[in-house]
Order: sequence, then structure tokens, then C-alpha cells
Amino acid sequence: MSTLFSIGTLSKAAGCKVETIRYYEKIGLMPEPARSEGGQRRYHRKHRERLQFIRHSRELGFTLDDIRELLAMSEQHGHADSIARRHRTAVQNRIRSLTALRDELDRMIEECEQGHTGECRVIEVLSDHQECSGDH
Amino acid sequence: MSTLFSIGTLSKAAGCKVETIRYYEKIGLMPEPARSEGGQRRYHRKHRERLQFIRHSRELGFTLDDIRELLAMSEQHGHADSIARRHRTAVQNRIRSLTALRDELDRMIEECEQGHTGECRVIEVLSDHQECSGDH
DNA sequence: CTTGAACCTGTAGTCACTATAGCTTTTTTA
DNA sequence: TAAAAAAGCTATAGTGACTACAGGTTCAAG
Repeated sequence: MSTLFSIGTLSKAAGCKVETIRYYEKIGLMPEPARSEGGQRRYHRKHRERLQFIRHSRELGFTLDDIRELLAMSEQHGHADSIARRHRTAVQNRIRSLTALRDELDRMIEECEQGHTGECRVIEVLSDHQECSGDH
Repeated sequence: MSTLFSIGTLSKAAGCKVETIRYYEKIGLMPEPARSEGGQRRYHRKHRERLQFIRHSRELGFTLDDIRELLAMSEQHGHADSIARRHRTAVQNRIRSLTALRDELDRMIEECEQGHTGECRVIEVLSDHQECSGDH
């Protein structure tokens, strides 16, 4: 009946540290949960969903402020799609620069593999590339 | 003859803030440069090259510790490519996650466009994806 | 030669956690 | 059911990689 669970259980469900959950609560990203007789936090399904959302978004590179906005928009359901659209643009930019980065790393690795007698010229490769697309 | 330049000039050449250079010096990543009569830092070509290497590597997502290692290796010519390879894997994972998110955002946007009268279920969409590849 | 931009040091703040200390509560097991 | 172990609590400090600020000094252009 009581579908309540502890902070440890929640942390495992969301794949994050217990401390992180308490931190999210402190900064107001997670709501204050109920407490047991002895004062320990007791969570339920809604908390887990919210935390999983936060963690997933963090993994995808959104800042906590981005996430706050996303959460807000999900409650105010209105201009939701404009925010989604803006985020889509940000995500696309991120993909583009990461792809460029990956290609560059590939080039580096290949150069190393050609075994120029051990001489891995990482420094030269990495300091030379002015024309490399910057993001910020 | 004197090819020396100031910290501001160096910062422009490397595309970073003056404070960042002083910070790198403080943590021992950049060597202490010469000083002018009045005590201002005076750099030369070698400094610029090193800083450009550091900045470029940072842009590619290497940590300062990685960079310390890379610099050390470049002096002892050992194997730098293992670090590059490790990093490449991380980058690829990130690209995969972001691509998934972008597609998801596209779906959301489209759903909104079909005028399902508001109700954009962002939380559900983003918290559901367990099977999404985790990186760390 | 004056003015203002650039520089100096030192400290504190930021973000998103993570770790520690020193306790209390809850759960397990003998 | 009692004792031991695990998990929880609060509060504070530390991390990485900067960034900002205060309050002063030096340098270069007009």
C-alpha cells in the first residue's frame, strides 16, 4: 500500500548519488518530500519521475537552469513548442560541434596509428588548428 | 628584436581571458614568464604555442589533468593516442544521446504543431528513456 | 605629460556536484 | 528481541575550471 521509498532507493532508481538528491532539494529543483517518524525522507513515484527527468536532461548537457525552464513549461503548457524549438536548435549546434571534434580526434588517432616510429605529434596537431570551428 | 608581448596580446592570440592565463600560471600549467620593469608579464612565442595547445585541447573536452599528461608525454614521446581514443568514445556516446534527444524534440514539436491543444508531455518523454545509453 | 586602458595581486563567487564529520534511525541477523 | 550494521540525517568544506571584483600600479597614445 505505502508505495513510499527511501532516498537510497530513489538514488538507485535514478542512477545518481544520494547527496545529489539532497542538493537538488536544497536548490529547489526537487520538492521537499514527506518524512518518516524519525525524520528520514520518504519519496513516491512522482519524485522518481521528476528526478529521472532531471538526470536524463543533465546527461544530455542541459544546465540546471535549462531544466528548471523545461519543468516550468511542462506545467504551463502553452508556448511549450517555442521553448522546445529553441532547445532543439541548441542541441543541433551541440551535435555539430561534437561531430567536428570526433573527426578531429579520428585524424589524431590515425596519425598516431601510422606509427611514425612512435612520434605521436599530438601537440603539433592540437595547437595548429586555428580553423577549427569554435562554439562559443 | 624583442618579440615580447603582454598578457592581453597573448589572451587575444589564444582566444581566452587574461584571468584564465594567470590561473593557468598559478596552477603550474603555464610557466612563469619574464616581467617588465614595472612587474607586468612579458611572453614570447613558446608561451603562445603552449597556451594555444592548452586552449584547443580544452575545447576538445580534455581536462586540465589530461592536458598535463599530454604535455608530459610530448616530452617523453610515449603513447598519447590512448587518451585521444578514450576521449573519442565519450564524444561518440554524447553524439548518440544528443541525436536521440533531437529526434525526441522533433517529435514533441510536431505533436504540438498538430495542435493537440497544448498538453506537451515533456517530462514523460524525457524521463521514460531508460534504454538510452549512459556514459559514465 | 596627462589620461585612460591595460595590468597587478588577492580574494570571493559560480556551477554542479562530491566528500567528510559526527551524529541518529532503520534494517538485518544471530 | 537485542545488538550490529547499514543507511540516513545536517552542516560544512572541497573540487574543477574558471570568472568577477576591489583597489591599486604601469604603460602607451594623443
